[in-house]
Amino acid sequence: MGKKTTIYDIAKKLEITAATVSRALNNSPKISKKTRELVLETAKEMNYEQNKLALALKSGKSNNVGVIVPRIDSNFFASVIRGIEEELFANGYHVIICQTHNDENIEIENINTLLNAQVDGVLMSISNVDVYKNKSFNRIFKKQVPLIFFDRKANIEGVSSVTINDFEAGYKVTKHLIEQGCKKIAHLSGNILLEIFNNRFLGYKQAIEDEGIEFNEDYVIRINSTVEDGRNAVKKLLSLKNPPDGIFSSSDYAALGAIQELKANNIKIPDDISIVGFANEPFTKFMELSISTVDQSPVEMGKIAANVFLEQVNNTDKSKIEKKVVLTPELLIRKSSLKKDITK
Amino acid sequence: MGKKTTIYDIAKKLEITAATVSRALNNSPKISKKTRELVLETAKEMNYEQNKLALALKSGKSNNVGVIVPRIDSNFFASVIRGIEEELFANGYHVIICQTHNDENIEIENINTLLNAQVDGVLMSISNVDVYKNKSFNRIFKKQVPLIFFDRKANIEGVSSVTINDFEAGYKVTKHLIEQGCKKIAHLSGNILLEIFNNRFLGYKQAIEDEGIEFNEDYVIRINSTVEDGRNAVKKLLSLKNPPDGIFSSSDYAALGAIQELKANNIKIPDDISIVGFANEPFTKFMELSISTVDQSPVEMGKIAANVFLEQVNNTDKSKIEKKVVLTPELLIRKSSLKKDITK
DNA sequence: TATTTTCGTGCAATCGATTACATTTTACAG
DNA sequence: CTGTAAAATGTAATCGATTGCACGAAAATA
Repeated sequence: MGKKTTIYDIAKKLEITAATVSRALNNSPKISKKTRELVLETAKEMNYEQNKLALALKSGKSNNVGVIVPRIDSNFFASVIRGIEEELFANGYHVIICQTHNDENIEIENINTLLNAQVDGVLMSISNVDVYKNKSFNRIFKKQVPLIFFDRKANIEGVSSVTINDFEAGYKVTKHLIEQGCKKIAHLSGNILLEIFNNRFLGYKQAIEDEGIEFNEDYVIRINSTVEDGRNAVKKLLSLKNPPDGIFSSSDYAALGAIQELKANNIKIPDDISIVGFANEPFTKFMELSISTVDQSPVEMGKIAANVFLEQVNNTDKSKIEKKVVLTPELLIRKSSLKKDITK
Repeated sequence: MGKKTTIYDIAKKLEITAATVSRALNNSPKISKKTRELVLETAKEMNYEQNKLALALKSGKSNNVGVIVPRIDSNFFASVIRGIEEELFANGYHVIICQTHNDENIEIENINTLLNAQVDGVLMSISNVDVYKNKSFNRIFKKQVPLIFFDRKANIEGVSSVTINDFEAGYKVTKHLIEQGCKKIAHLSGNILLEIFNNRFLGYKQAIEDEGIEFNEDYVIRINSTVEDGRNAVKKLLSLKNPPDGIFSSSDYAALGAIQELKANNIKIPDDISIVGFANEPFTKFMELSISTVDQSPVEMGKIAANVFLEQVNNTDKSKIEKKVVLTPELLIRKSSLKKDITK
């Protein structure tokens, strides 16, 4: 590294003190116009750049914010991060990204590393509902570092979160399928220990019950968000005595797998079986048989999460801010669930 | 923030010096076993955590690496970042992400901010070939911060880069189309000022010339990587007296748009017109009419870029390391370009 | 026992910027 | 021309960890 000029270098050159230089650079009103201008000029000449590390050490603020997500290369999380990054960058913060790969241990490790790096806040989407019970998790609270959950949250008192209304989403999707004439609706669910999946499931259940349809345990299949699991789920469903005529998948990838398997069995979509996915991954729109899905406005979610953080970090009162922002999901009806000849 | 324990706290408690504590914690051989164990024990008791900021200030190393990309919410860049992140995290580095949105000014701003934050290195995919001519860009060199380009590079002496062989990719794709019987091959090109797009174009040109096909300027259309531009390009191509029978798009999104437009015109793919995209975006695989494309192994690219950085940063000699890694692209032949009844 | 090594610690400077408090300089009234 | 308040600048501690040098004590050697 080349040697950088410090305020001391400027001070020496001008035969004044570093303190004066610092004040001049920070527009302190205690400095005479003459000195201020001289300092600013010299600083420019000497290519002075403030060392943020020194500042961070002194102030205890790193201006870095940690973001923890299961993985970055999914459109949803990448978009959320994009929103976060855009909002925070504009406010002088940097975003440090960590991936958990849904591994609880890595998640804990990530938290530790971020805290050691003196981040000013942590924005995260948890991998596992029990993570917050971990001892290390408590370091966040002990250090009083602002913590904000987005999407996959744990329900902790005093912790803000930004989510979508997954219950409503599940309800809407199911209602839509019923309106399309489906009477036997299956649900591909995720890890029910995570609120998001549980709420989607509860919304689904509520909707069918509201419509007087009996809940059938066999129609609910727990899967991971993969194409493979979607295919397997359909295999199971088709082997039932009474297979479903509609599928609500809580994952676009699984919905895709489901569609592949249905086609392989010559089942017509949406006529024989209608299907709706979740997350509005780009491919759902582009397919020939476009997939109905739920949009979670991830970029907006990221921006809001960022703003909740900013609010909290700028809050000088002792008062604790707890915000639970719930976004409204948007059902995108596409070919996979829209029957043309429906006569209502 | 809660108050953190420092080495001074430990020192006071044990009635020794901070220096000794520091040495004990760092396993200095100069410290007696007794003291070392006592310190380590007490540190654990008092929940001591090293303040990385102080360390960074002292050592001049932040252990942060900046990554600059046009945008994060594209599968390619997200995957590269994933690779970078995984590799660097394992080596104690954090990744700070910046997006340029292909805006040169933002790019310059990003560089400045990262340098101010004292990053130990910058890994970037440039938005514009001329960026490096900017004055601010020189700060990187002045500070002697390791710089590594990936994918979209500028050709600067002494700067390492990790790219794929875009020429070869263009050549392979075009050759493949010719083998499928195409004789009039169009090319949807990107910003030719960027090496990657220029090289793909050159590969394309070389291939058709090697096969004795005459180069036709009308078949080359400059576009942005959007579905919209893909559609418009096809409109233009179809309006030619002699429309093409094959299309090599340097973007998957444009290829998608092209396909949509072709279908709207009842043109059969791949029989009437074969088409190949670029980047292996997830949707290309999932579509009913899967799109042939070129895989750039982005995760690997990220990992390699990270390793080149590590090599450079750990290089204590004065010797300058300049590495130009070129990965081999993989042509993925799918339905959009594979004619079934081909009789070679 | 005297002398030399070796070992373990302490002292104090350093990284770069900020800031409460002290001191000096300036300005202005009397 | 002097006294005093106001303005401008200096002094020095602080943030937390590292490290070259020095010093004292114990161990090894003569």
